[in-house]
Formats: sequence, C-alpha cells, structure tokens
Amino acid sequence: MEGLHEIHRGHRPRLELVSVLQRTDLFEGLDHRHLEELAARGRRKHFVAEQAVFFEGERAEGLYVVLRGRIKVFKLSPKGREQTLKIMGPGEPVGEVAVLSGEPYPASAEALETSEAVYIPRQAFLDLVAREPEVAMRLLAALSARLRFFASLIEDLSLRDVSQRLAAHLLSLASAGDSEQIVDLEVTKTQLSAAVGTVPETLSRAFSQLARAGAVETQGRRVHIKDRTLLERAAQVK
Amino acid sequence: MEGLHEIHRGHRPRLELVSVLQRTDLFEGLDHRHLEELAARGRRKHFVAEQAVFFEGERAEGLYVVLRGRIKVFKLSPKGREQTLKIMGPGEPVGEVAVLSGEPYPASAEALETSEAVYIPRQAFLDLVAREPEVAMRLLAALSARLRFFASLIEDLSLRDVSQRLAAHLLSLASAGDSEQIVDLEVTKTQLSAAVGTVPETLSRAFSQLARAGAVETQGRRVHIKDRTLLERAAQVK
DNA sequence: ACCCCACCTTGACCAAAGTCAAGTGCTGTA
DNA sequence: TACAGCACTTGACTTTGGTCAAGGTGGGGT
Repeated sequence: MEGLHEIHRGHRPRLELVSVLQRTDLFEGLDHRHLEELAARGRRKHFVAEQAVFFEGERAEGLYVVLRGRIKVFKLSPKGREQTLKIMGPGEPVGEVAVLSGEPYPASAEALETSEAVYIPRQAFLDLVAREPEVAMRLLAALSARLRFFASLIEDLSLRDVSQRLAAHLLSLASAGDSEQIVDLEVTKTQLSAAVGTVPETLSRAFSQLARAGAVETQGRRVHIKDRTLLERAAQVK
Repeated sequence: MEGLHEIHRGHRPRLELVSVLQRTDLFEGLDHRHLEELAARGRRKHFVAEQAVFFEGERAEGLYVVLRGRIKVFKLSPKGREQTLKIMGPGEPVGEVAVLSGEPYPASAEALETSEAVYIPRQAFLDLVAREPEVAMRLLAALSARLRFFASLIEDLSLRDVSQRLAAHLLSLASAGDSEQIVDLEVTKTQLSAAVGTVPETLSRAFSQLARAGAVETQGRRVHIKDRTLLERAAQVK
C-alpha cells in the first residue's frame, strides 16, 4: 500500500497534469518534453468560492493557469470598493505579468467559484519562455489581447456613463446575429457592478433605465435583449 | 551628382538608421545583421506637433519606434473628450499591440511636438520577433510594464477622485527623496487633464485645492511641491 | 413548506465633476 | 507695440453617480 500511494502521488498526477496543460492557451501543442518538465515543477491547486489566489503587492513567486472555474482579478480602494480588472476562465494565465516583470502582483485575485489551477513557479516559467519561442509568442498574443481589453475599459470608465458601459457589456455577451435573445450574465449583479466600475445601486438604476427604454428585460442573471438596435444606440453616442 | 544622391538616399540613411535603432529599448544590443535588415525594411518618419500618427480603427500595417519627441496615444469620445492612454518617448514602441494581434489600432496616436520615429512594416517586425527570441523577451517586458500602467490607470479612474489622481501623478513626476522640490509637468495643463481623465476646468480646481491645502504651488508648467507628505496624504485615503 | 440571508431594488440625499460662460494673462507675430 | 489666439482660471449651474436607509424577493437548506 505504501508503495502504491507513492506511485499515485508522485507519478499518476504528473501524467494527468501533462494532459491538462495541453488544454491550456499557453501550452497546448507544446513539445512533450517541455510539458513533462512543467508538470514536474508545477502543482495543481484547488480553490473554493471566494478564496484568495494572491494579493496585490505580494511577491510573485509564480503564476497560475486556470483549469476549471473562474478567477477574478481586481483592485480594491481604501474604502473597500472594488474594480474588477478581468475574470479569467479555463486555459487563461493569471499573474504572468508580475512573474515576467519580477515585481509584486499589481492586483489581487480570488476564485469566483470552486476552481482549479496549475501553479507554476516563477523560474520554471521563465526557463520555458526563454527556451521555447512558441510560448513567448503565445504570451505576446495573450498580453496584447489583455492590453486591448484594458484600453477599452479605460475608455469606458473615463468617457462613458454607467448605462453606456452596461449596454456595451451586454452587447459583448450577446451572440453576433440575433436582434432578440437571452444572455446569461454568469455573475451576480453585484459582481457585474464591480466589473463595469460602479456600485450595485447604480447598476440597478441603469438596468431599469434600459428596461424603460424597451431595450432589455431582466430576470435574475438572465437578461432578455428585446431590441439589439436600441441597446446599441444606448451603448454609443447618446 | 546623381550618383551621390543615390548613395545618400539609399545607403547613408540606412547606416544612420542602424545606429538609431541601437538606441531603442526593443533593439539595442541586437545582432548587427538583424539591425541591417530592419533598417532596410524600415523608414524614418518625421512628425510636426499635433500631426496624426495613426487613427483608432485603422488597419495596422506597421508600428513606430519613437526616436525623438513624444507621441501621445489616446481615445476619443463621440463628444470629443479625450483620454490619454500613455505618452511615449524616445526608445519606446507605438502600435506594436495592433501589429502583434493583427487587428486594427485600438487607439489613436499623434505627435505632441516635433518628433521622429522609425516606421517598421508589420511583416518585418513579425519576422524579427519570430526569429530573435531576445526581441520577443523585450517585447514581453514592454507589454508587461504597459499592462501594469493601465491597471493602475483603471484603478485611478474607477476608485479615486480627481485630486487624488492629480496628487498621485505629481508624485510620480517627483524625484524620490526630497520633500520640497520643483517638477516640470512637461505638458500643458489641458493635456495633463486628458491624461488624468478629466477636463481642464476640473483639473484647475484640483490644483487650487492642493494649493489651498499647502501641498503645492503652480507657476505655469512648473509645480512647486511644498510638502511631499501632504501630497502623499492627498493621493491616498482621504 | 418555511424561513433565512444574501441579493437586489428604490427613494432621498449629497458630493463630485462636467458644462457653459465670462474674464484674465501670456506669447508669438505682424 | 499692439493684437490675436490660446491656455488657464473662476463662477454658476446641472448631471451623474455614490451613500445611506429601508424594503422586497427569491433560492437553498433544514
């Protein structure tokens, strides 16, 4: 029994780690040798809902790659208000900016729900990036996408009001075509308020404003988009 | 004469380009062969104050590396208000995110003053990044730094008021040590207002508020920091 | 089925900041 | 030197949105 456990703890999990790493934006299709090494040096971590992953200002000893669930990256104001930067889902890396620049984490992160991630120690990651240009290219793509996202968040916060931001957010959740459809917010409205940069009360008013205009109707987390054109107009000029 | 001109246009400038590329964050210390190729495929461009470099939404055919002067990257609201994302100085790349992701420029850019840049066509850059891991690493460092900057801009816009943002901005311009010192804004106050995410009127009031508190005194673009501790307090909790 | 608690909504209020308008001062130019 | 134009400031006003307080609602657990 003793021996069997050894094998299970030391070996089976590692093979399994390789297979989950392969389903990751950063590492899929990567040379098996590299995956093996990552698996050997990385660790699988489990988080329950609301559990902290790391805190802003902490030294970054490694990064996480989400396997299951969602991890919210956010900033806190002294008064306790929160601004969500981004919610990361399966396949996405969290904390890689801090690891790359060698500085402390620039924001905090916590699990939104039961989640799993691979933890990769700083040096293991840096070794891989330096040795494997393909990983560097994927990272560049990931960081570029994030910069784009941040730039548009900055634009929203600075130049658009809450209803416009909400309308734009709903449109980004909506599928391309249909004028009328039902979208799932995937988070509570309180969490949504932190993502669009406001408080629950104001978000609620923005929703009822859009509802009064006839653009949407809400039932809990489900939002019925009644008139996409109207919603598009609410997101823009005004 | 004809021949001389040929040489001057076709060759001298290229040698010169190599030498300026060497003074660039992204390319310094790079293999001479690569620099030659960049120089062959790139072009030097000159901008006068307020001249557009590119517009948001335009297809990104290449990127720029600032040699001299400053280039402002910004977003415009439908109503004409502007949010500065970042002002880029000598050595820094502009537009590389669009080139990397193959999507349109996510923001507009224009010269703040007489400026010079190297224009590098998309494919020349991608070739180099793919072939030269060192360039990819530098890019990762640059993008990481920018993400960090953006994250803190998002935090500021969402969670702090204008005086706090102004105080923080002044502190970032100030040198580390001294409690009392004079800093140069390096831009007009109107431009500063776009950088901290407000309008000139509000910025002006924020300045007089800080002045009333005894933290600073302003004389045009020169700001006399009279009490750094006071300024730090104004930047924070409040 | 009931109850509890967290989430959400609404109203009243207030503070922050954008807009509009007027006026001052500085600078570069004719 | 005088003028034009721009940057900046200040005041009055309005709008937006955050805060506080009070209910309503709904889903999960016992």
